[in-house]
Amino acid sequence: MTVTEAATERLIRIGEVARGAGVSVRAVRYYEQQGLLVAERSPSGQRLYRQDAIARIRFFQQMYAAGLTSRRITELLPCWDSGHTDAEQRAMLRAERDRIQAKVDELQAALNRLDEVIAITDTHP
Amino acid sequence: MTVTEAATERLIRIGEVARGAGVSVRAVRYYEQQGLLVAERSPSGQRLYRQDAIARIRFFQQMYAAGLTSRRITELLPCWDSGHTDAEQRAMLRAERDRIQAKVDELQAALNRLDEVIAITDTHP
DNA sequence: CTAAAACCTGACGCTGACGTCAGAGGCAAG
DNA sequence: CTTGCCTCTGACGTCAGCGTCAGGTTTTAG
Repeated sequence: MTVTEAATERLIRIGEVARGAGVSVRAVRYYEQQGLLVAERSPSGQRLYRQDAIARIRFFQQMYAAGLTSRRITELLPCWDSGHTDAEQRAMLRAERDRIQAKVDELQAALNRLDEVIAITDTHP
Repeated sequence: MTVTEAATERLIRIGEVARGAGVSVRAVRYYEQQGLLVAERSPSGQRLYRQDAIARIRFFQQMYAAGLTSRRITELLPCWDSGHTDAEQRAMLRAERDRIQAKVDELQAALNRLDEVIAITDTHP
């Protein structure tokens, strides 16, 4: 890909982004409002996104699913975009990691209790 | 333990239950309101609980942590209390189990992405 | 007996990631 | 041209598990 091609990369509108990422149009606007996603604007004011916006939104969804807030994600986005962190960010990364790991353990425990009941009630129809 | 002792089991008030289970008094009242927890009443109207109420609440917390709603828990409580289930309950048990398992997988994926960044940024201080 | 601590019943508030509705403009096709 | 779909900006609604405040009764400690 040449520099010229990169400069003329095809931009897509919000509907295509939303469908591509499997979220609602409302959600995409919300991400922008939270400072997660920046969009260019067409002369008439419509949002225009680059292709990688879809991957970014998928990443947001993954972090949301892991229990991170929009605020936390904005604070940690530079770690992904620049590959560099300061001490505060490293502390946040560790804290989130530990919280998620604890959550996994909780879920596993709950899973075991459900499986016990399933096993018992399946043998006693 | 004799039958007479069982009949005169020491009942505890809501504050002791809450402290024992590590939740707020408000939370315990909420569980009753949702139909999760029944309490006797003293002549003056105060709630009186048996000791096992604490274990029940710990169980509720575990299910909440696993993403079950109060409604779902009430629907599945008979499975624990009676050890018996009908077809609908078995379907719910399986659905919840699968949902939790999927959630675990999501969290593991997020965990891996965080660990990648932690590993990279720790080697690039 | 009295003061503090604990309990009661409403009932409104909070949080976060959106859903949803209103009213208005933009854009390719027939 | 106009039909129909897409997009825009507010702004209020939702849900669930409580937090919190108000105003009053009850139990306990000294």
